[in-house]
Amino acid sequence: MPISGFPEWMPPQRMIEQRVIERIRTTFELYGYAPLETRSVEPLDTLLMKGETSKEVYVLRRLQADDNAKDDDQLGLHFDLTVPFARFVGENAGKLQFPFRRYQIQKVWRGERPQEGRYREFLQADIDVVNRGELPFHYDCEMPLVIGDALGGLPVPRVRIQVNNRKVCEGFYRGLGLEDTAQVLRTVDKLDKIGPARVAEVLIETVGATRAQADACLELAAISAEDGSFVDAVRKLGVEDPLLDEGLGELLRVVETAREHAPGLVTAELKIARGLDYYTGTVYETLLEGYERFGSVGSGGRYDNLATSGNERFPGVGYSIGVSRMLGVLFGQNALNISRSVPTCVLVALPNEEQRPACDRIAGALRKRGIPTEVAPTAAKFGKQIQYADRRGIPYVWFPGEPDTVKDIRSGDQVEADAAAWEPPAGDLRPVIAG
RNA sequence: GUGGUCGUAGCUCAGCUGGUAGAGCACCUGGUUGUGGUCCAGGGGGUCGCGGGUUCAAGUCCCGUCGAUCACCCCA
Repeated sequence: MPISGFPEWMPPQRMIEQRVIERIRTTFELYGYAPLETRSVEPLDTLLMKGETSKEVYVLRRLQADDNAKDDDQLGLHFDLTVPFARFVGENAGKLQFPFRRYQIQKVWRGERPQEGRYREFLQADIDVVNRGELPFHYDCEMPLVIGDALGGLPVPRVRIQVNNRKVCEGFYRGLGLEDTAQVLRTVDKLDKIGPARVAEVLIETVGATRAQADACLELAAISAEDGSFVDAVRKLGVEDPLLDEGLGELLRVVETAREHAPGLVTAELKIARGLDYYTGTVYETLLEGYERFGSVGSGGRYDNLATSGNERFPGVGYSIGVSRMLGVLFGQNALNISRSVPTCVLVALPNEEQRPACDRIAGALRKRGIPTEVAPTAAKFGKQIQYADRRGIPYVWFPGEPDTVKDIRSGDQVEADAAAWEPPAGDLRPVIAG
């Protein structure tokens, strides 16, 4: 029986997932991020920053646990890879070279109600850069480029990265005279769901905004641009605040950098507030074109206060791809296909059991040259053996004989072949994924 | 975690106001005496998600539970 929120995919889906992971991993390494894996479990107080209880964390309990044992060292499964990483950095700061760039591709767990593309156990692919003291801002500009590169090389829909900067929002709200900027942010974030009229109402009710202040917040949220024009649009609203200026400058750098290196990838979207609460500046959100209704398939941002060691600070910026969500959504819409359901490229037909050793030798010769090969399970009629290959999408059936022949069962073409020399076309060697 | 909708064969679904299960596709066998996909004939397969209740009788009604999905919450 399935368990809600813990998906188990079939081999074709898993092959696609592995290929996606491979692409993401090689791209991360191409940019110099070093591999890291942290334990699945963290002390509860590491996971729950300063008394936070809203996070749906799975807690670990031993079957033989003593009921009256102290529970101040409770363990929980991590719900993202950034918090454990921050802990790791603080703990190993002495052994690391800064700025430290690393990637992690691991499962995370959240006890939320599952839906399509929302699971309780899912895979994240995460990059972060942290530094000791101050982290130069150009790393904020690099993040979207890496993600765009990783996902752009996959047969998935076009990726759009929406960027904002919390300093812009906070500065703007403060310049406007609104003090509870966090609450304003949370409310404005619901814009797409509840609409501008309702957002204005809520702002007036919960943070004591005036009609004019609420309208100004909505005007800010409406700003969206693929170039630096958003700066003027914000300035036109006439709000003055040093933090706002700082945020605008940063956001501009991200947008301009992306415009040069990956045109069309990044949009400044001033209504974006999403993501974990530890973000202090840049925030990113990732949408798949045509799949916007399924929400973000990746997000990240700048965190200046997450990792510490003694009185040292380790500010960082990171990005996380929700691999399971992205694939779950695409699988659900049948938007990804793979050319066969097994890795096998060649099935060696078996004329009779006596010839199995000879067939094993043929398979061995092919495998030695990197061609995925299996020998037929039984010496059934050749028609059945071809059918065995056909059902799995295996493109070639090898017939031992004098001489050996190999048949492309898609075209029916059958030619003489030597197991020590024959090569399939490069496109047939591994299963092909199409979007 | 809260609320709504849904759950019949591997898949897509039918089953009227309750009368103890069906189709198409898929699968297996044979026609086809060892090179598939077509065609023809035959065949196997379902504790109607699971558990309880109402009833002479439940796939059909009620409750619970599990799963899927949607909204909220949260977020990948």
